[in-house]
Amino acid sequence: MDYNALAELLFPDVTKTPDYYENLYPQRELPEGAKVTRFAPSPTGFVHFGGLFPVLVGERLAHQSGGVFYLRIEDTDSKREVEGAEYDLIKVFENFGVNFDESIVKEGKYGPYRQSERREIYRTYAKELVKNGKAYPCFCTEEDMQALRERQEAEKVTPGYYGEYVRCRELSLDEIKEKINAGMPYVLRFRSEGSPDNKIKFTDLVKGAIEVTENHIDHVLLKSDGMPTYHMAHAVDDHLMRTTHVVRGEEWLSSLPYHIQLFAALGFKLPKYLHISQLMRKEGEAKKKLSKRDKGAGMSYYISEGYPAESVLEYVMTLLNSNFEDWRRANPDANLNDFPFSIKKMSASGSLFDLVKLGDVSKNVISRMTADNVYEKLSAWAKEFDEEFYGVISKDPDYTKRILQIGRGGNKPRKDLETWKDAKGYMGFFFPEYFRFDEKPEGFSKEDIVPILEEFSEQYDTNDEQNVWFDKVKAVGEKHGFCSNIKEYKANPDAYKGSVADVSAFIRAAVTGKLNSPDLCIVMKILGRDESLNRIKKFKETL
RNA sequence: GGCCCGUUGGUCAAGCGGUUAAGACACCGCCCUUUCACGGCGGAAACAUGGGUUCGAUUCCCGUACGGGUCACCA
Repeated sequence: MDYNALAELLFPDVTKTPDYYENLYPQRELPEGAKVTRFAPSPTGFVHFGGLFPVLVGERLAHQSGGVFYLRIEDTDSKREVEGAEYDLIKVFENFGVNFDESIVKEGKYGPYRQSERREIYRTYAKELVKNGKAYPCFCTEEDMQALRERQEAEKVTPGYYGEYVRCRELSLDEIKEKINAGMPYVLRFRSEGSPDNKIKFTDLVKGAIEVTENHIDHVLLKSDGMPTYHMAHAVDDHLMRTTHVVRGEEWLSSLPYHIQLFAALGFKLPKYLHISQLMRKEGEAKKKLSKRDKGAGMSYYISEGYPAESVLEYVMTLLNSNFEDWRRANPDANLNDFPFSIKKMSASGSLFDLVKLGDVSKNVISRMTADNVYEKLSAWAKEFDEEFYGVISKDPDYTKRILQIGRGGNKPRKDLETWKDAKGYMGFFFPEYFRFDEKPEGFSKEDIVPILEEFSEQYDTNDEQNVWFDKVKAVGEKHGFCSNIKEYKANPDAYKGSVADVSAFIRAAVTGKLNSPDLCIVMKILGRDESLNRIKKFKETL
């Protein structure tokens, strides 16, 4: 067989050679040890939460080493493509603070970054494979393949195009010419010389040493529309874009033998691989892959629920690197990017998604923010997802910030907010739009409550510091038969009408409309004398 | 089914031949406390299983079970 003639027959349009591209995309000039990684999603219109794993790993690996992290759109399958999905994708990741050094919106020197625009490149390398006798056209139809599969199933052998089941491998040049002239569609297959009896050892940076069976199947390289399959595109792109570390889901582990073969056939140096586990969810006793329909499977869920991007990132980091939480405890205020991310600390087994844990992480993240920062993020969220609330909190930003300042800073910050969505319930009572008397102290009569509120109102002074304020509350209570010492009260409850806790509850219910709230003295200072006393006055009328 | 990967408390996990088998979340109790939110102290809770190897296995090897992945002209 004259492979050169075959190559010309198959690819008359391809005039460039691999050398051309090798020169066009030279080795990247980067410092020693710098890693080049990429995120390579197919734009199907749904940004999966699980996608954050490889993204974060790739981003950290690259940027921590002074390397490059780029985005490549894998849109070789026009059937699955969703209009505009690629921009949504970039927007979502941008939202989470993930920035690509090179992408379809920020072209670098190694583009195009959309596979559909790299067709000529793949075909150039495909032609080269044909020239070297490592690829051949296959005219088997879908029906042929279906029949083959059924036959193999009946014979209980490994399904696939290989060995005795191969029909087009040894077609002569004339036969091929004839079929092509007849307009028969064909795919380009890889001529595998592997054997299922051979084992190859391989080291994955996450999974460690693994032993895999050599690939013996003649997989498809180029589809009948002339576009490459994932495997072909992976080899060509990651080589030409000079990727040093391929971070991808473990579902690719099984096609690794084929990739190893393909890289060798193309004369490419194999990159390092990190195959990371899938994120699971619990279903009964079983672990299941987090699927599209699951709560929290889509990235947009976290955005609309109001989880700060930092929270989600930190949570994912706790799953990715087992020592992250220790580091965070030791460096509470450090930037996430200062964490020394290590491949060695990555777990080889899959983890279960835990929304409760995310909540805890998020509470901590928010508690560490400044009031200004919280205001900024909260209002940005509200503007998009709760316009009414946005209107309320943005009317007087300083007022809102004073509320958000409560319990912030210091060693033991309050942790009231898990998501921005929680904010309305937490601080709504500060605003006339949401204030309502919806909880009242139980077990006390109007006659018990009213005199206390009246006397408290008379003595109230906005300038009182907390201890002075509270002493007054105690004094008022004492006067009306409420014990000011909780321990004493508990020891002898029948001697009193109640305790200072009850007295506080009266005031709290009047001022906030609720039985739980942050420090009342501060709340009243923020509300102001007039509003506070006015609420107390109105409260009495509701009793 | 073939091939591959995985398996430490409910969850995330440390461990890398000899440990009272860390820690975090969640849970339970106590303390602090005007409520809440914090914070402190304590508790319950684990090496899937059977064989080896070894003076000694959670750790190394093999089998089994369970879970996951993959076997497309999808990525």
